[in-house]
Amino acid sequence: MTRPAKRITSSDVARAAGVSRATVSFVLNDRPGLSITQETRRRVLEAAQRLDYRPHASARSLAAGRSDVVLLSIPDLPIGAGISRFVEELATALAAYGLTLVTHLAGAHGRPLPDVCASVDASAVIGFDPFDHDTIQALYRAGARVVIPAGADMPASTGHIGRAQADHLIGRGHRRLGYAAPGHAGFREMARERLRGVTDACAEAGIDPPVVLTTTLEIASAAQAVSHWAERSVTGVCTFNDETAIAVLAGLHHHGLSAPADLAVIGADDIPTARLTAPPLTTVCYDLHQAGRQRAEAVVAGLSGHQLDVVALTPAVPQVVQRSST
Amino acid sequence: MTRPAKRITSSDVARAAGVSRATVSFVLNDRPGLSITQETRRRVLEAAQRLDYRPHASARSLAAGRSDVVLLSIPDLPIGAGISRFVEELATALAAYGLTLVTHLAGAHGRPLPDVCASVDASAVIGFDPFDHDTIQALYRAGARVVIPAGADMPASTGHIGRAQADHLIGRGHRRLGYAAPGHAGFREMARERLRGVTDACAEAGIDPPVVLTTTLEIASAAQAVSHWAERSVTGVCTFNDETAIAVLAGLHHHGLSAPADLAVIGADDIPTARLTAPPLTTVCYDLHQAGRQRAEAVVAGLSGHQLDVVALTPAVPQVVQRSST
DNA sequence: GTGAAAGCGCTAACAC
DNA sequence: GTGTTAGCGCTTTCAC
Repeated sequence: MTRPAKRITSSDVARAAGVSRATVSFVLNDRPGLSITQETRRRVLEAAQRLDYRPHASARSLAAGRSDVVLLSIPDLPIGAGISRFVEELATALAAYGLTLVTHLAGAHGRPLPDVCASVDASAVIGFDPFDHDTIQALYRAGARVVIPAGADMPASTGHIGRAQADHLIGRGHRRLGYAAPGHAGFREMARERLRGVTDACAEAGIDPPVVLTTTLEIASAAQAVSHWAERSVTGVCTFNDETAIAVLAGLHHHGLSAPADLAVIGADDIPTARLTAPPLTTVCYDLHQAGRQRAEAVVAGLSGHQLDVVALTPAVPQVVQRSST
Repeated sequence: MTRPAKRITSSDVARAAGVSRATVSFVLNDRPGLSITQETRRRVLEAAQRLDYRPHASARSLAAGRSDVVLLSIPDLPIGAGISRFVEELATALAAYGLTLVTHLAGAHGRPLPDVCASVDASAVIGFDPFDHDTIQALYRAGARVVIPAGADMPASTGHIGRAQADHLIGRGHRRLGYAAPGHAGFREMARERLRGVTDACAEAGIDPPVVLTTTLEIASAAQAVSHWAERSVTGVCTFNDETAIAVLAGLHHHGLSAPADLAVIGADDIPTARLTAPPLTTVCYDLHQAGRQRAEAVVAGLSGHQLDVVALTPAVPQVVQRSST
């Protein structure tokens, strides 16, 4: 379970290959502009391989002035497959540039992101959630060179989701909407963004802003919200995410009511169990695949000095998955 | 989005506090055995605070010979509440020792764990899943000082879960059980372990082994499984996890049947939406909280040289949460 | 009690 | 083309 340290250094490789440490560094980093004999290169590579040499990451980044670590911040989300796809795409795209992705799963009591950033000496930090201004500043101070908060291309945390939800409901004739905000504090920021989308859509459609109610993942809480909406003659509700939608559905059942007849409900994220509810949940999904790839490129561009505006990222359009709850 | 680098070094702090860099290092690291004037200490702390000084992680670990980064490997799982709790507990417990946790979300095409370990210069690697022998060796070679694969204390990936499920059903009089295996390939290993638990329990109770059927998260798939079980006169089924259980519940509804009257179903993991199904899902939960804490201590012990056998970890007992589906 | 100095393993000018 | 050398920012032994 534990093992004594005994590192193989670049000197070992240099010695084994009969060259200097600088040469080893050059061939291993594929330094452009330098021409190294095929023979020398081969010898170095062979020696490194044989010795199972791994450059010491800390020494490397200390000397180079930047690490090849990219940190992804994931809020305390239950989104399964969607996030996985994103992470996977991001990780592979970054790997192609020699960058390594690690993630920080935010918890209620976890240490602050900037601390983590500093501890791993990350050169870039990507947010699955939008960062507030202070966090961004703190990240830069913590040593990050590039910080990419969830942006316009990442519908998961923007108003696009809410917009799509509201537009769907409005398109089906609903004039009085409700919004089910999550009880979990970690979602606050993301929920604000999503809610903003539905509020905007309502304004544009010329109807009242949504009746916002907080709903925890418990039947009692959801049932109460359902009553409230009924009193305010709300006919359709957008929920923060699918889990919240499932709670609302349960709240409906609790009153002997059901969707969409008594209340239309539309979720967000298209989690795997969304299609298993009664009735199957209408929701909105989005392609995180592309967002992952774009972020990787933005990071690389930012790291190499080519300023790349986050606004340049192509927004991905969320799609409504029409099932039977609306 | 990008920012020029301008680090504050320990020299800056030393200058500001009117002491030497060594002194700064001593007070900031609370070096035991050294007695430093209260006044000096205060001045250093104040200066560090005022300058928002952050020790450079890479330089620190290069000099100290070890980083304070701990890497957690998470297989391609839906990141549910269970894992979050574990991660959170682990992260806070480690933080108390000055260690920082980052996680590696394994994807089908992600880079190998040892590479990531080397890139972040992690001193310890913890697995949410069991590591195979080669991986463990590779991790040590990649610079890890402590490697802790998922063990007996971590019920999430052991037979304890399945055992608890089966015992519950058997205890309620069921003599013919079914098992709903997950469709997702990433769960294969974990599912095998869990299934083993129910098989063992059946053997001990002297009843037939469970009728194992694979169920994807789609109504059609689950409905088909339900028919099969009915044909084989199965009266109770243990599912790989709660999501699969939800699918089975949906399959039941599809046939106009319901739990527990027509088929008792018990899930696993106690995800948030488990209490929102109709009927609320009986499931088994386990305390990952404790597992997190234990791992943190094992890491610290390992790092400080006190060999601590992984077998010494106290197994956590999974608990059945009785709701109405059984 | 505090400071001076020697590296940790690597990269990147610069000289050969 | 390849080797020499000077740090990167920090810890830590050893004098003061």
